[in-house]
Amino acid sequence: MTVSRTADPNVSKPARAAREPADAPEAEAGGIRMGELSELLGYSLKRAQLRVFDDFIRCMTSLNLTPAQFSVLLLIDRNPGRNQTEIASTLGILRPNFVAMLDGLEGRELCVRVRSANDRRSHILMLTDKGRTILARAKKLVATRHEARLNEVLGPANRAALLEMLATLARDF
Amino acid sequence: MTVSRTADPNVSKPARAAREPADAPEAEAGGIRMGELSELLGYSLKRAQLRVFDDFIRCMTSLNLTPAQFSVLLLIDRNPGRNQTEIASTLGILRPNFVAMLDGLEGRELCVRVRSANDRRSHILMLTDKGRTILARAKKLVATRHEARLNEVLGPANRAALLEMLATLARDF
DNA sequence: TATTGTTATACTCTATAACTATA
DNA sequence: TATAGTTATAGAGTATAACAATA
Repeated sequence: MTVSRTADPNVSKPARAAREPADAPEAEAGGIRMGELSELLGYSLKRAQLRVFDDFIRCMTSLNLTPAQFSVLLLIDRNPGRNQTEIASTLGILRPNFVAMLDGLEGRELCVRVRSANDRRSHILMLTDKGRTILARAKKLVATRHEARLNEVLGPANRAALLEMLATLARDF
Repeated sequence: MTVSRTADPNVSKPARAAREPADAPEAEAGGIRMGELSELLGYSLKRAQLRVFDDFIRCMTSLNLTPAQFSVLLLIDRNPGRNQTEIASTLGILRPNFVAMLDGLEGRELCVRVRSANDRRSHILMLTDKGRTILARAKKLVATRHEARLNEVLGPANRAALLEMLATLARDF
């Protein structure tokens, strides 16, 4: 295998990127240069998403709800009378994968599947009283712990601007 | 199982959220109300991240590089002489999972593992000539297709603001 | 023939324990 | 004893094909 580069950093270091002036040293993490990675939107997007989800899960430990479960409960509550296909596809969940997810929520008695009278193939989804109670508590935790902390770190104006740009990406990109 | 809510949307619809004035109708997706999901940063973060990664992969089809593989090649190139643990941990990849990833890159002759002379336990990572060629082409594709399109959709100023907020979240949140 | 929910299955990511060879 | 790379493994998440019931 051909390896023309030597192990000497001074010999093998690539030329500094044009957009990195000499007085603005390149971003590092633990002494390792991040290179163009600091400018790659997808990379920061992924890292930020993992952090935010971790915090969400931490805020929800008492209720034991994942982000996906929370979004499903929210959508069922807001859209009574919808079936599995409609709720799943809205969230980008494939129908086969939605089955186990609903089994879990129904097993915890947070929601129920009811055969539709109109179309006996489909299952109408609705929250149980317990499901509505949990959802209400979850919303409160999200607002007072999770989103409140995001507001602290970003500031309200930045938070709103960020949300709109992310929505733009999800919609138009 | 107790289900107090009826199937009638008018009866069971929850009160409109306080922050949604009557003249700003709630966001919908295919006729389904998104509820508080439109205001949940983590949700938009995830959807945006999936879109951006999909586009990245599409732009890279000719080189067959995933975002993770691209970031590994970039970091190896920028940090000659580093071992697997250092590169992997910088990217948030667990050492056991980094093995198969490197097997793939080394199998394609894009990089090599070399036993360190100082510490014969560790493998120094470096790109091959082929690896450097592929990386250069990948960078060009990312800049001219992927990031260029992000710039179109967001505008340069917004793109920069978004990147900084995401970096803030990844760092301080 | 088409659609809903479902099963089976597979592939990727991620996470942990434990082994080996070195230190 | 501690660390680097590795193996094995298990769990999520995601993807497709195909089946039964129903339209």
